[in-house]
Amino acid sequence: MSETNRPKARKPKGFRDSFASQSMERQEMIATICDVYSKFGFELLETSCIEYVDALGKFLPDQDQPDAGVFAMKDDLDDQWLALRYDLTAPLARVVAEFGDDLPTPFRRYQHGPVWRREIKPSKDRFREFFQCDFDTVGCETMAADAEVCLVLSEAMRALGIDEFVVRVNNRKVLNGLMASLEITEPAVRLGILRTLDKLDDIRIEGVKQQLGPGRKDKSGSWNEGLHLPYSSINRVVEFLQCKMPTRRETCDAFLEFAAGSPDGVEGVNELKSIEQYLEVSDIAQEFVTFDPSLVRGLEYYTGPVFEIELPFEVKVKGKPKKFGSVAGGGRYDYLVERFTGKKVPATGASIGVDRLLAALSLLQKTKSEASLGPVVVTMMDKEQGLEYQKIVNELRDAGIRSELYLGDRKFKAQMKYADKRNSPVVVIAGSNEFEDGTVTLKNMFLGKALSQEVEDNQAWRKGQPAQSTVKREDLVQSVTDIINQVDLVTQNNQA
RNA sequence: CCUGCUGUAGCUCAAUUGGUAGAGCGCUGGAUUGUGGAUCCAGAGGUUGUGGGUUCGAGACCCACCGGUAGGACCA
Repeated sequence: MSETNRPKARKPKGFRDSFASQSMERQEMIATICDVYSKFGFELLETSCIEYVDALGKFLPDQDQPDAGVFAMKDDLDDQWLALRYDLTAPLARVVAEFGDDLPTPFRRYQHGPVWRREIKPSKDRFREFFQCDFDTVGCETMAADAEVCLVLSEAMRALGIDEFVVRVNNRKVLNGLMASLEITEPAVRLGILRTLDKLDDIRIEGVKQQLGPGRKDKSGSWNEGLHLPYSSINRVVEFLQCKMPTRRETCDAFLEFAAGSPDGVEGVNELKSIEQYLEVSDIAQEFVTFDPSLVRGLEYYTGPVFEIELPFEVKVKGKPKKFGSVAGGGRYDYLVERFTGKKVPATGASIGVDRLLAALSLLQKTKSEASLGPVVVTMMDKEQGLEYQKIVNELRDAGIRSELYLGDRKFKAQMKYADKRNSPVVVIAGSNEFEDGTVTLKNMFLGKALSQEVEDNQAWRKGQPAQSTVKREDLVQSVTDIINQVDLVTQNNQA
């Protein structure tokens, strides 16, 4: 291949490679979350990554652009458009529609895995492939299920060691009630108002007023044209946002004034009240679950209660404090399955964004050990004796010790560097001396590192080699085990 | 997609008003025929994002494109 034709080693924007420690961290987080889901009775489901575009729903792609927002391709087999799933809820709806007769009702499942969105502008915390942990109850009307969503989310946070979080809850019907009381029917305007509510946290009440009225300049200085609502309507929206009270009950009462004229709105408030009753018997403190008028959630398919977990602590982004924000979202969607079957199948659930949470944990410094302990490395001093080294590794592995033979082609010094890079606890050294005496030399890499801090004279530490010992060949396994146990103790103490 | 900032070695960054492209870290080798982490020495590594322009001369100035980044739109 000519030089100019060589492919460039690079990965597509918005995608990531995860090496050992990061991957393990994610796996552990997923396991912790899924344990909670399982404890609440949800069962594991795995579905295919690729779905028919029409099954995924009309929410992202449309007729003219089947690949808008999703990674789509046309299948040669049947000339149909396929796409990578963009969440785990739409595939669930398909599964329920396809296999519903054989499934228990209600159907309670959890699912974790990557989802894909063709973001226009991928960035540091906005990926085109990311991981979600979903749980849903399909086929239930009762608000007990929606209250349960709050319980599950709270418990998942606690299981992860996070005790500063808020599950925000609102109800789409309450928002509909607000729209009715404003006598706004035009979908574009309704959408504009909802978007503006959602931005409350960012743009504050002043920004909301401007956005609903003439418009506003954002932080970057660009002009955002406003909705030009009449003054009375703006006032009403502002009053609605002020419904947020110290307790959930009070918030419900405040909502009621805005919903009074609208059957939909009243129903929404009653649903929230019902959720509140379940929360009360479950001893969920006001600070952990709040009813919040400014919560909207984007997805079109939500029809009732909507949820979001917010991490309220501030992080410094380039010196500026900023709320960490949302790490999970969900809600009730009563029509997703109906799209397939024509039968109304109400469902509710939520999804935790694993990657956002990982980022949060690393900011809270709650992530586990940076680098995990590597394998024991058996160095190859003398290549003629290659089979003897293999026997050593075999013994270690038979004893259940994670170990490997150095398989590179470099000098001894480089082998030590390799072991260091692998974060190896013990290096096994054997050359002509050891083979003649029937011994092996073991080096405690962690002790060696600690001792090296104090040594100043190069000659001294090279000759001394304090962190290593020569033991009888028969004692290999026992001695290696002893050193690993020591290292384990030390690293645990350092972490604590 | 809009706006601003930015692009120099693998990484972090230097380079007076336009005047010979440098350092630290990392990497490789050596001092030490068998020892990672201390110290010293040496080496490799660049068409300064790409293309055009101004100039005797451009890493620097101008234009276009491409990439990164911050904010916004959109999305969650």
